[in-house]
Amino acid sequence: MTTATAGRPLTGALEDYLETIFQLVSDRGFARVRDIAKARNVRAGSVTPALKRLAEMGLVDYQRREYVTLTEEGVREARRVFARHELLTRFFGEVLQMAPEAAERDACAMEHHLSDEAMDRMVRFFEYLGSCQNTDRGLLERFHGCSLVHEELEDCTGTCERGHPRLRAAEESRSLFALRPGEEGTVARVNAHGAIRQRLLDMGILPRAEVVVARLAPTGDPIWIRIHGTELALRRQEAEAVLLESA
Amino acid sequence: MTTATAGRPLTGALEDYLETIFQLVSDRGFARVRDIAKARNVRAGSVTPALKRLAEMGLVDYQRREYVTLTEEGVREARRVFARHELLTRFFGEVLQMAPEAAERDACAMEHHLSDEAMDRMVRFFEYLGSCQNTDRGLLERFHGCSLVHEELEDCTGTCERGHPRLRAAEESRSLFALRPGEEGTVARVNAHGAIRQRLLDMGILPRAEVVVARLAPTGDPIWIRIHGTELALRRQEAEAVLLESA
DNA sequence: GCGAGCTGTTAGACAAGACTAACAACCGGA
DNA sequence: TCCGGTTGTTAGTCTTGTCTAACAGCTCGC
Repeated sequence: MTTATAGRPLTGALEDYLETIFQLVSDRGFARVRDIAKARNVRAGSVTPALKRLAEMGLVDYQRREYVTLTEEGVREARRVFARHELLTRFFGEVLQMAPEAAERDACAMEHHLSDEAMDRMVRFFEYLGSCQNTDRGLLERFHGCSLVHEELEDCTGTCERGHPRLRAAEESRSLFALRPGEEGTVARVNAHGAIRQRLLDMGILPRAEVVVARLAPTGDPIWIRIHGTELALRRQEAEAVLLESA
Repeated sequence: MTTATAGRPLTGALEDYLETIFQLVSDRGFARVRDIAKARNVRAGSVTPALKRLAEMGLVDYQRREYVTLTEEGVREARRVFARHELLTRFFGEVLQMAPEAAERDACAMEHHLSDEAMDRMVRFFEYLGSCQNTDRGLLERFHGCSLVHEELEDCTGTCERGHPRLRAAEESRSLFALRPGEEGTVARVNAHGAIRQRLLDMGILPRAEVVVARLAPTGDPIWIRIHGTELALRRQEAEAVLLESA
């Protein structure tokens, strides 16, 4: 997978060091231990041993007390990591509409784990968005403008642009709360925001997940469902937010 | 971020243990050290200390030599990780059309790094795909059928389904190779497959990246470009594969 | 030309997470 | 009942990656 320079493979942390050095060198022309430490938010004492390891692998030229530079191989490797970083940043930012800093942060965390294949496929997605302009120009715009991207929009009626059919309003689809014990359904969307939404997602209530109502409390308030073969209790407020596919 | 059960945060490896136990218990009703070791592809000797750490955090009930079970808190945490796993698997599989095993593998690697926000946004994307059926039903089908998803398709003329306008054929857009020193362009797509494509992507030649031709070898074969402020040499074959936006 | 202060290096500690090898506990069969 | 095989635990080792604290080198100002 990676170019496997010398025995041991490149770890995530070392990839970060490489990337940092690459950035520093291309931004200001040189990389000192201190800058690297600052950029990576580590102490200087942690940088030296990392540089030694990188030097051992032939990825950096490291002479005690001098500016650090990347070898040819090191540049190649850094560029590789950086490409993933960029791709993910763009995905989080442009597709998922996350704020730049959040997109950066997440890209940073995931860049070390994106396989070649996933990268390839993701690029194809961008290529598609760019190429099939006549049909799908506006695909992302529709998604961003209409769909559930904005916290404030309770549901999508009324604000969809470009005259495309509106999202089904909440009342058109049953909520999980309407099911009776034994009945099942498929989650269409989670009509809640903030903490409640996150809690539902964290429980595995995702679009297309299949749920069965197992039993109800007498009052109907805690409602037990089975999802992926395990049982789960939902409060009424939560169950009402889970909208099912109408089929 | 995480529920921060007891002092130390939950690491990626511990999340994996939790998830594994959760799966084992819901699949076959119990989890033994041996099963956990096998599932995680680790030796039994590594499992015990992990269980102790999880027990310390109040996430598992661990009695020496007995079946392992999750505490309520542990189930919550495991479900949370598992939801990310599922979401990513679906994204890689259904959206990016990766093979199930590859989707699983990548989901596994990234699930520990998906922020709440990115998860939320990704779910919105699925909700959108499911909800705006009338307009965008077929969005993914178009992407999958037409676009550059299939290795074999050189470019998309002729095979696009549903009568939507065809992708611009290669000859309609300039390739990077056609530029002269000093000229610049924006990458539209990388018209190559396999190793060459991957190498170009690894160098940061991604859709929408801006490139400037810096200089050419006399023969024109190595061609030096600047991208993100650093210089890069491309072979002719590579440069020809980089198609630019026509604007 | 000499000391103060900024840099960088080193050594020692620590935690996570894995491994191996030795040991302990259990269980079933002869 | 005892003996062998399976399973689990423990102890010791290793690597990665971080920290702190002590130390070394350079440079600039006086």
